[in-house]
Amino acid sequence: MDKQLKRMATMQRIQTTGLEVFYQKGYFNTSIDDILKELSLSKGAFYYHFQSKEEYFISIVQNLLFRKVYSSLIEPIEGQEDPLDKIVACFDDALETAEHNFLDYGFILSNFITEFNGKNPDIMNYLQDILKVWEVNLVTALQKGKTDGYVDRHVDSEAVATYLISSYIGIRTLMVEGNSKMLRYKYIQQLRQYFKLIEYKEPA
Amino acid sequence: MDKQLKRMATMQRIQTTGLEVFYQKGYFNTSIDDILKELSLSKGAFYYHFQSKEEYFISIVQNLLFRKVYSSLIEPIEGQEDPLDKIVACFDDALETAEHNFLDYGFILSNFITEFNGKNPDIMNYLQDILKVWEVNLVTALQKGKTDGYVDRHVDSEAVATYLISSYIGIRTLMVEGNSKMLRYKYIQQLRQYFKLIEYKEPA
DNA sequence: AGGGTAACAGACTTATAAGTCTGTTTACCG
DNA sequence: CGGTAAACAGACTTATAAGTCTGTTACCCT
Repeated sequence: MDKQLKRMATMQRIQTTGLEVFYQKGYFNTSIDDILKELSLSKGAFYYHFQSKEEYFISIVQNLLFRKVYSSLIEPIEGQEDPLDKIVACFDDALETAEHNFLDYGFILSNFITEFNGKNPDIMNYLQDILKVWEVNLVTALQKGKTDGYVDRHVDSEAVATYLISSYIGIRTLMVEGNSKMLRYKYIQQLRQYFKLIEYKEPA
Repeated sequence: MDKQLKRMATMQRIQTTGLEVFYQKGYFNTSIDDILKELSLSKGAFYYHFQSKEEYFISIVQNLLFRKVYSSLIEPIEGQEDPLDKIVACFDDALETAEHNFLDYGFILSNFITEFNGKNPDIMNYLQDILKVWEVNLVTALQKGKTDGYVDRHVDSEAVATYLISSYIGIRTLMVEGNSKMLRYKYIQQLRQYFKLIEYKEPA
């Protein structure tokens, strides 16, 4: 029983550093040896736990990445209050994380989607699934915002969700160049402006 | 004299297919042999014209990519008319190109930025430079829009430009999953909404 | 305690990719 | 027409990376 736990712990260790290295260097540019060096682990150990580089990566996506995206970008938006406020706060949080060079899982996700696009349909599906969950939950939050009187009933929730995700992915791509603090500020500023358009207005 | 022309023609041929293959498969996942197979050319020919894979790629970025981004995303926005209209039209054009699986150079640029981020600062600089030119010209267009009475004087042109580029990059990332037609429609729709915020309003 | 298996170490195999080098073709020029 | 150099062909070298295999250590169970 304890063995199972030990096993899981080791696998998680390998997955955690794997995600970091894959993110930093890219999947195709990262060798298993790169990761093992980081872990001070041997090939034998690795291939004892995982069948191949691909199966290993998929396990990282499903176990680590999915959970992290969920907890950092999806869960915080659920709730009873104004969804627009929550979205701004959540995005701002995520960008602050990015600004301090910590792992921003939404960005990692979009990076991998870019990297695997047209190359590995199998892996792409797993990645797209995460994106779908994100989108669906945003739509749900916006729809709920309508019934709760926070969001204008005329807005196209799906279009807004798409616009939100795309702008987020985009701003993170731009933030790699350096002055991320300014970019974050400007982005959140524009996001607030945009939300003024879709928020519920008291009928005059 | 004619030799020079021949030489340039061959180099351009190699660069053109190189850009396509690098875009499709990614830089690190593409071998020189992949490109040469596509061209039915030999290693000897390639290394006669280019010093290395890296130098070759940089030449593609500077010669091909830069020009293409300029002609497709920057030049069309210059002019005397309403910059907001032009931006919408230009973005819509570019997304239509993407929808039909033709090369969308703005997207290619952002793909490479994602791929080289943290890996090759040298190449990153060349890529970021293109992005800078794009941004600067958007800002210029918006500022001119203010003096010409198309854009509200209170808007932060730089913030808007950042927001535009980021949303464009983001929507293209999302479009890889398939239903790009719907995404494009929704995106342009939201973009128009957003522009209503920043356009010049007749003083009441 | 000791047998057995999970967990790991690391040399080895095989494939692929960047870059080199020598030889061959093509085209221009006197 | 023949010499010369540019343009190209393709075998070869070298390095790296995925995956294998055999041997070793650590830990659990009876």
